Amino acid sequence: MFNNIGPLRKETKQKVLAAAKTLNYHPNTIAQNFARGKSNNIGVIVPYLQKVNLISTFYFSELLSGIGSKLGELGYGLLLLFQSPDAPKDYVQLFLSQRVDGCIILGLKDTPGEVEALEKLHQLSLPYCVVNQTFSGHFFHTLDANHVDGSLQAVSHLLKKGFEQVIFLNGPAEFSNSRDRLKGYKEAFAKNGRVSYNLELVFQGNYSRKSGYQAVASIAPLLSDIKAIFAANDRMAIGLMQGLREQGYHAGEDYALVGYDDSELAKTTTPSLSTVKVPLFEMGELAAEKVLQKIPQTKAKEIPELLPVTFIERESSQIKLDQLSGI
Amino acid sequence: MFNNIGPLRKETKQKVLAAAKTLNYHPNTIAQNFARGKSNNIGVIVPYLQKVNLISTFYFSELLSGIGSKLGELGYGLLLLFQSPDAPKDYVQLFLSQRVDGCIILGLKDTPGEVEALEKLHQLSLPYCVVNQTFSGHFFHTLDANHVDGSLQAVSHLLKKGFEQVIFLNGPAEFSNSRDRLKGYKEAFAKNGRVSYNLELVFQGNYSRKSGYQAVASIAPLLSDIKAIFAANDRMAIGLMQGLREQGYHAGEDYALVGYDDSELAKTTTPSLSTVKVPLFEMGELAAEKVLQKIPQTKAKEIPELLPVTFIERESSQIKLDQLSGI
DNA sequence: ATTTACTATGTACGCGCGTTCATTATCCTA
DNA sequence: TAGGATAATGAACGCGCGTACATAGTAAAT
Repeated sequence: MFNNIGPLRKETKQKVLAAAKTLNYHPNTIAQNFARGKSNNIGVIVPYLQKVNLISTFYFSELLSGIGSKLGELGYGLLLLFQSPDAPKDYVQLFLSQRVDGCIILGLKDTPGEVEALEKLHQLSLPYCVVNQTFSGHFFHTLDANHVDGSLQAVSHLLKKGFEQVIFLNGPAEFSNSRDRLKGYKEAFAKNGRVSYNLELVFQGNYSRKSGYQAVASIAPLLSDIKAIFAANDRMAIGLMQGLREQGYHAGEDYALVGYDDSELAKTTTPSLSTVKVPLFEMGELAAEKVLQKIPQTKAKEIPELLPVTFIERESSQIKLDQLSGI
Repeated sequence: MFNNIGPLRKETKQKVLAAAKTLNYHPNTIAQNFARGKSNNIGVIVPYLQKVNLISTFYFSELLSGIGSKLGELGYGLLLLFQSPDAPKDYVQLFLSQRVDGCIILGLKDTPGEVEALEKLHQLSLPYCVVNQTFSGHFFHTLDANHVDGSLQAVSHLLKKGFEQVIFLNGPAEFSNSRDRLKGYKEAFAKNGRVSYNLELVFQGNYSRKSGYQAVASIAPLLSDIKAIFAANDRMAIGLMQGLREQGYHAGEDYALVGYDDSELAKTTTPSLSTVKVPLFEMGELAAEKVLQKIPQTKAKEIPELLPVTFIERESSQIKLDQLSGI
C-alpha cells in the first residue's frame, strides 16, 4: 500500500495518509527491513588507528560526507564500522549476519591478508567497493583517483620551472597510491624531455608529518644540488618544510616544494603549499552509487574507476631555478 | 538459548555451537532486532555543512572515533546521520521509526529551533546526548568540556607573562562554547589581580580561518599597545596569524598568541601555536556511555557533564612583555 | 522408593510489515 | 444490459528470532 503496489486512486491514498497522520502512525523501520530481508544500511569500514592518523582526518571527513550525502539521498543508512588493525579481517561476516546490504572499505593496504579478505567478498559477489586503493593482479571493485596523473602534473610543474631533478618523498609501497605516484614521477621526466629520473632521489616516509620531518636527515644534504621536492602528501611535505627550515632552507625561497591532497594544512602553512587536489567528496558519492548498484534489483549506471585530480599552485613552489642565487 | 537464558549444561552448549558451525549458521541481526523490538544502533547526528567546515574536521574525527570505539565495545552500531542545515529539525522522527535506540547530537547551536527540537526529545524521555553545547535555562542531557576553565588557563598564561590586557577573538554567542570562553576570559583578569578586562578588546569571528584573517582589520591597529591575543579556536588564530604577518607582526616575536582546540594545525604552523587541548576522543566515549545508559534496562553509572581541558604552551606565546622592544 | 527441587529440552506464539492471492467494486465496450 | 477488463479492498501467510510456558529428565533429600 505504502509501497505503490498496484494501481491506486488518488483520493484513496489521501484518505489513508490522513488516517495515518491522525493515528500518529509511523512505519517501523525494523519491521520493514525484516520483512524485506535487508538492513537498508551500507557499512563504511574505516581503519581504527587510535591517535595515529596515518591518513588524514581531512581525507576521511570528505569521503564520509560524500558517501553519507549520496546514501541519504538514495534512502540508505550509513553504518560506520571501525576496523581495529589487529583483528582478523572478515568483511563477509557483516553480510552473513545481515547487518549491512553492502560495504565501502576505506584506508586499505595491498597486503596478503587484505587481498584474501577481499577475495572472499568478491567470490560471493557481495556488494562492496574499495576506495583509493587498487590491487595488482586482482580485479576487485575499486574507485580511485588518477594519482599517476596527479604525480605527473606535480612533477611536471617543477620540471617546467627549470629544475633538472626532483627529490621525491613517497609513501609505503603497500598503498597503490604510492606506486601510482612513483609511476607519475617517472613519466614526468620522459614527457618533459629529461634524460632520466634518478631513483636515488626517491625516499620513503609513511605519510605522517613526523616521517616527513625525519626525512630531512636524508634530504637536506642533497639540497645544495637539487632545489625541487615533491612529497606524496601534504603532511609529509609540511614535516619536511619544518625540518628544512631548521636547517636554514626556506620553501618557496631556497627550494620549491609540492605536496599532495590539498588538505586544509596546505592553505595554512607559511608559505602556502602547492599541491594536488583530489575530489574526495565526489569519490565518496560515487563509491556509494557503485555499491548500491551491486545490490541485486538495482539499476546500473556506468561509474568510472578513476577520477581526475588537479594541480594547485601556491607559494611553496613559486620560484624558478634561475631565480635561485647560486650557493 | 544463545542469549544465556535458563541454566545450561556446558556440553549441551558445546554441541549446539558445534552444530551451528557445521551448518554455517549465523544469527540474523535483522530478525534479532525485530524480535527484540530495537534497532541496536545509536544515531550520531552531524551537521552537514557542504565544504564549509565551520567546526573542524579534526573535531569530528576525534569525537566519532571515541563514540564508535565505545559503541562497538558495548555491542551497538553507529548510524551516521547528516543533518542538512535547512531541513526542519526533528530528532523524534528517528525514534518513531525505530531507526535508532538513542542518538548523540554534535555541532548544535543554541537557537530556538534547536531548543524546541530538543525539548520534544526530552519530554518523551528518549535517550539522547548533546555534545559540546549547553543551553541556558534548560536541563538537557549534555556533555561538554570545561571551556570556562580552558579560557581561564589560556588568558592567565598571557597575563602571567606580564601583559596588562588581552585581545580576544571569540566565536558566535549561539555556541555556549563561546559564552563559556568569554566567562573564562573575564575570570582570568579577576584571578590575576588585574583592574579589569576591557570589552572593547573582544571581537567576534565565526570559528573559520577566514574570519580570523578578516579580524586583522580590527585587531592590527591595536597591536601597537596590546601585545597579547587569545583566539577561541586554532583556525581563527591561524587566520589571524597569517593576516598579521602581512602587516609585519610576527607571532611569538611581536606579539603573543594563544589558540584553542589543539588541532593538528596547531603543530604545523610557524611558529607552532600555544593552545588548549580538549579531550575529544574521551568525550566521544563518554557520550556513548551516557546515551546507552538512558536506554531502559541499562544499568547506570555516574558520568560527568564537564570534562577537564589542558593548556599547551608552544612557540606562539613564548615571549614576555619585557622582551618586547618598545615600538 | 518417593518426593522435592532443579535442570534440560521442546513447543507455540507473536513482533509489524511485505507480499501474494482471492474477492468485490467500478468502468468501459459491444 | 451483459460481458469482460481494470481498480480497489480484504484476508492470510511468513520472514527468523525471542520469550514464555509446558514437559521431560536428573539429582539430591527424605
